[in-house]
Amino acid sequence: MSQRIGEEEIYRVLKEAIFNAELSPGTQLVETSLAEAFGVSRTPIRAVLQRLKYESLIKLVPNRGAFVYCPSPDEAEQIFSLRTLLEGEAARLAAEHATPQQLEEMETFLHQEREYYRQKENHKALKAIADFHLTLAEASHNPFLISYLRQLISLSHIIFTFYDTTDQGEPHSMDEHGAILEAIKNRDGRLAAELASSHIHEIKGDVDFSKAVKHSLSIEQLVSRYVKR
Amino acid sequence: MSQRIGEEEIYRVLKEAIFNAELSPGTQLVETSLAEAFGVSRTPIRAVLQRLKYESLIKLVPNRGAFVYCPSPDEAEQIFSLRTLLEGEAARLAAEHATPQQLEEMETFLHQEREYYRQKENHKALKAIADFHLTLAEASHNPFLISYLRQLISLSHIIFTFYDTTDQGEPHSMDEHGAILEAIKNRDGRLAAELASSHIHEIKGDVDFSKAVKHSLSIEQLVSRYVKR
DNA sequence: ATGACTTAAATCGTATACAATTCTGTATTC
DNA sequence: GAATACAGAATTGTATACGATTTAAGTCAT
Repeated sequence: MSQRIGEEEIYRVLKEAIFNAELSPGTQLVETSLAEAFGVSRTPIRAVLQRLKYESLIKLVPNRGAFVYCPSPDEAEQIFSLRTLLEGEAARLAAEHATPQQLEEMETFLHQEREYYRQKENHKALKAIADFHLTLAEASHNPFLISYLRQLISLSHIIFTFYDTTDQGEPHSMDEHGAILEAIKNRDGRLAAELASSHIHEIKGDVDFSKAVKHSLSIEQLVSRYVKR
Repeated sequence: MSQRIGEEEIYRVLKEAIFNAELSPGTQLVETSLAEAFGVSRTPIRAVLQRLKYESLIKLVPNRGAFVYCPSPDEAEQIFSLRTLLEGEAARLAAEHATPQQLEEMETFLHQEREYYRQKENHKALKAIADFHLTLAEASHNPFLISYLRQLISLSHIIFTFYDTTDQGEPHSMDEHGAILEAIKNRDGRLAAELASSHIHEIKGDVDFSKAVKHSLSIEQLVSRYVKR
């Protein structure tokens, strides 16, 4: 018999779905439907939706509903700008405070990335990259920096799948990740910060914000398309 | 007759109370008590508590309850470190994007700060300073940077009242605020960033993290104090 | 045909009742 | 006397019912 699902689990599942674009940007999330789907009441669903709202993974419109986050080119630009700044700082701190376990984890994700790219499993490679950057953030041991970067990395991942970049298979990213990890291992904070910062700046250049795929339009966009006639 | 209070209002009141240390760090917030006090059910209270949790103004322990945020010296140090970084960036962007209205607001808060210090109303002066920095953040026009700085500024304010600094009446802060505003008005991003960054760094030095007042210790702190004998 | 008004459906917002969990004080046992 | 087990109280977690708001459709008069 199926065990009753908890709030934490619901959060995890929903977040994962948004992360992997199984719920494409703009999709409406109806409380009653989700409640039925998970076999719970609306109460825990509402709690989860609020949480997702705070992480900007959904947009919550009063008396209207919840909609999956739909990044605009402007926001994407701002997200990567901030990441450039914060990830540099995280790398600097990581060089000081990273534990052996964290270094090992980053190494593992680096290998995963290499392997998945070799197998042309670009989507899985993207996930490994996100995990690499997340561990790097955690290695800073600054809980606020970690939570901010966690949000920015999540949104970046959505942007990557939204403005689909999986085809162009960035060859430089692996080397850059390796160099960053190397600098951290050598406890060279200055270099690590420099590399990490410019790495994100590179990535930003790879995304073509004009070409969005899997486009489920937002309410506002739909309205503005039809209102002018 | 008293109008029924809304979720937004509850949030505002509670946040203000924590902000002004009317609810001192560590205090437990019981849902039923709050519900009675505000004359609503527990449902909107729970929503507000989640929101406060997300902003780190309270700590939410499952099946236990909500407790007002209690900053440790370590966290305080990390908060100011991040602010040093983010507020520099915000100043740089503000120099590019600040609207005339925002410049005017900052000017107003600067005058308020001066006036309140002259009247020895140190607590109100602190509030004016927070408002100044908040407007500076908003002038960056990067929504993520704004939300991060809003959190850090709130927590800084709590830290200021917790590690009470109102007596030493920082004389340099007003001049520095003025210089920052001047640089932004002259659209000199580089200088504004430099000034803002070092300003926060200065502030950090003013706080004596060893002398906490109104101290309700956390369980962990109590244990570690007695366990080593 | 077009515009304003009415009505109905869908959805979120709130209140209340009940279940599950955690803590506390007390009794019982060794 | 100390440790354990248990019962009660307090608190949070969840489910359900009802109310408020918004959206959209449909009707009618112009």
